[in-house]
Amino acid sequence: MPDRTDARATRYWLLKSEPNSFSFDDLWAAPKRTTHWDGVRNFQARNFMRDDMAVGDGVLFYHSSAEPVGVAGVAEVSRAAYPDLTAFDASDPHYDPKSRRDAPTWVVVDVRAVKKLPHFVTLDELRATPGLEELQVLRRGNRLSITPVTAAEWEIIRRLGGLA
DNA sequence: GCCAACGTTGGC
DNA sequence: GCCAACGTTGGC
Repeated sequence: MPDRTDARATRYWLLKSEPNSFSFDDLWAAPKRTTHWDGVRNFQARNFMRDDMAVGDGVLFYHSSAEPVGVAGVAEVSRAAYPDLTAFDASDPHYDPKSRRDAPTWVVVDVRAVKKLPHFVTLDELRATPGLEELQVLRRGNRLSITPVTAAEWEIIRRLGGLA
């Protein structure tokens, strides 16, 4: 019989955001340093949020389509998946008429900023660092906005960023 | 601005 | 169920 009180191991994630739209500093400045990670419209990313993300999971906040590109800060999942209300709003750019209130297609998690990296870790640095060869964001053609990170990768990137 | 990569859509 | 067309992503 599974022990439902057993806390599962913390997982780690890399979340992409275009800083022109929403940067790590924006998250830091938000109320409670927290935001709803809304607007995700990719099923694989949705499944990670819905099925795999739990409160306390570590998040690397990655700036894409920016100068520079790379990891800006560390955050954490502060609330597990719940419906993405932007999907119901016809005036929202992420409106999805196929998502119904009684059967939401899309979900969000809450993400809270924990620490800005003393040293911004650029994409070039990630590429040049042993141990990060399998990091999904380094893969050619990778477009997934939410990808899992191993505990080992998490530690390496934190250290690159100047955290103990 | 370019373009490769990839997910989604829709005709058949 | 196939697959070409299309739209989007994202590094450069």
